[in-house]
Amino acid sequence: MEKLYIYNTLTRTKQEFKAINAPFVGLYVCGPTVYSDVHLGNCRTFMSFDMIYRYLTHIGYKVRYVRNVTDAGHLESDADVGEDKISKKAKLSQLEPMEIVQKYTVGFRDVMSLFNALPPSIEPTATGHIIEQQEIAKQIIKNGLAYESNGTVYFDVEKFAKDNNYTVLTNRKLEELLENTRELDGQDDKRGRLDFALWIKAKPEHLMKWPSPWGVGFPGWHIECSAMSTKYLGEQFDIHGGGMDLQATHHTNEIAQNIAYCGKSPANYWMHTNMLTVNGQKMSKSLGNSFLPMELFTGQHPLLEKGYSPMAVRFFMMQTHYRSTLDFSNDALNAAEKAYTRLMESYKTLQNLKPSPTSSEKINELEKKCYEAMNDDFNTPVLIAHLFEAIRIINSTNDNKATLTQEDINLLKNMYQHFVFDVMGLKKEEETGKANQALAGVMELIIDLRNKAKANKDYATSDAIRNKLTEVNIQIKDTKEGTNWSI
RNA sequence: GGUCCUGUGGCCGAGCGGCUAGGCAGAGCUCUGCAAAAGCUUGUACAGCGGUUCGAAUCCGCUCGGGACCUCCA
Repeated sequence: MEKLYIYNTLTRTKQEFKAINAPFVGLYVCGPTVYSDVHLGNCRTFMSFDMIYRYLTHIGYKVRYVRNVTDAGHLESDADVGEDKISKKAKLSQLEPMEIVQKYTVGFRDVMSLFNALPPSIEPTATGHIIEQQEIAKQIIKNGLAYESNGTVYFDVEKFAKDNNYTVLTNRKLEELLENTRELDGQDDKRGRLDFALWIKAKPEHLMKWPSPWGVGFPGWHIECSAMSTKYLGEQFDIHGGGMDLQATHHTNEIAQNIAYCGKSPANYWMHTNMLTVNGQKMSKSLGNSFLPMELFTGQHPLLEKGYSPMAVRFFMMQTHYRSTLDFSNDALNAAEKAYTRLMESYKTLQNLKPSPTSSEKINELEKKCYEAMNDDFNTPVLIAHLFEAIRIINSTNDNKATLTQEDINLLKNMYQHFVFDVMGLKKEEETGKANQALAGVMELIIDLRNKAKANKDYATSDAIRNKLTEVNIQIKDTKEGTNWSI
């Protein structure tokens, strides 16, 4: 297996990836909180990890990919005040909390499927692991690093920080954190201002609540990931991922919980994906600048000129490295859409390429470069640059300006299969179905009639056919090899 | 205020000490009854000022922009 380098947030360097128990790899990614529609920024993170999952699998690892669904316990504020997001939405919509959860979980899966993201190996829910979360909280209390106060269980950050590096992920100083954390009302139960809740006492009106050794309540947000990653991947696993906005609080607390629970830091490699921005600002629900995937597909959004296909959007995201911010704009999306189309057109050309006895191009070197790009912290933009070199070669060969042996043609086909389809998860957006087959037959007939008119130099008829087709958004292209059409 | 990231050609976006990134747009050419499309070729760049170095977009310092986190967020 080739050497793969991964940027590790724990060390802030690129490190060679070494699996704990190769060829098996444990990968945990923080999934969505299902209280409303996922927006495009959320999707970016999951598409990045989908690509990472696909590449690890492609190079031979057996990956167990766990991505949770947060369906309880996520409060409006990390300071452990305010309402549970899902309960709040349920009250507003006059629905059961689990109806909200179901609706947005299904919506999330549908969207990810449109983006051709593979389903994770396990998608555990927070509500399905209440017992496990309580067990971890109990053990942390037993280990002296959490305390119960008036029905709520808090993690004692300052005590933990005496013997452990609480801020490994952010490299911040604890004193500075203490100075900069706001004092909030209703927090009298806490001993330290950085302490966070493992279990929260439920008010009578709270909808989602469970019995516990500390009374009726619900789990804190951070502890669900500790519980589920430990349950399915063990106390120590290979990669933990999530968006960069989770790094400072959620992941920091998760590591602290795991160490307090079993003395072990959960993951060897922490990977963080960067944000999708709109006009330079982070796309987020609270800023009100988020795009829903469906708005993007249909073009039904004030900032959009038109709709874009899921694959064009996926390509758009793959053109940027996962650790860079990606700015969202019509121009950028348009550019990506055209590039994606060219990539797919070239694949068609590749299928009909005529082999030569010798090759003028070095395809195996190009393939090697593609692997080098991916092994360098999953550098998909560089991979794409190499693929466009392949496109140039394919088109030149088709124009008889370059030659390829059958072996090289096969190698190119493999490269497409491996990098474009398997790793980046792009696919051809083919029109299938009876109606489209019928249309193809009709178009064949029309083109045949028009070509007869052209052969008779009856350009009036041929142009009339072309103009009429253009009116119904069918475009005619006359090429050397014959006439093509596209919608 | 603190911590950290970032500033690349008209636009998007790689590179992070010496070698063409790539895409889109623009220009030229090829194909063609015309058109469109497509293909090929191609120009323009590293925020500013200092420093280190034989050599800097790439390292260091300062200045000026932009952003993230410290409050819910992928």
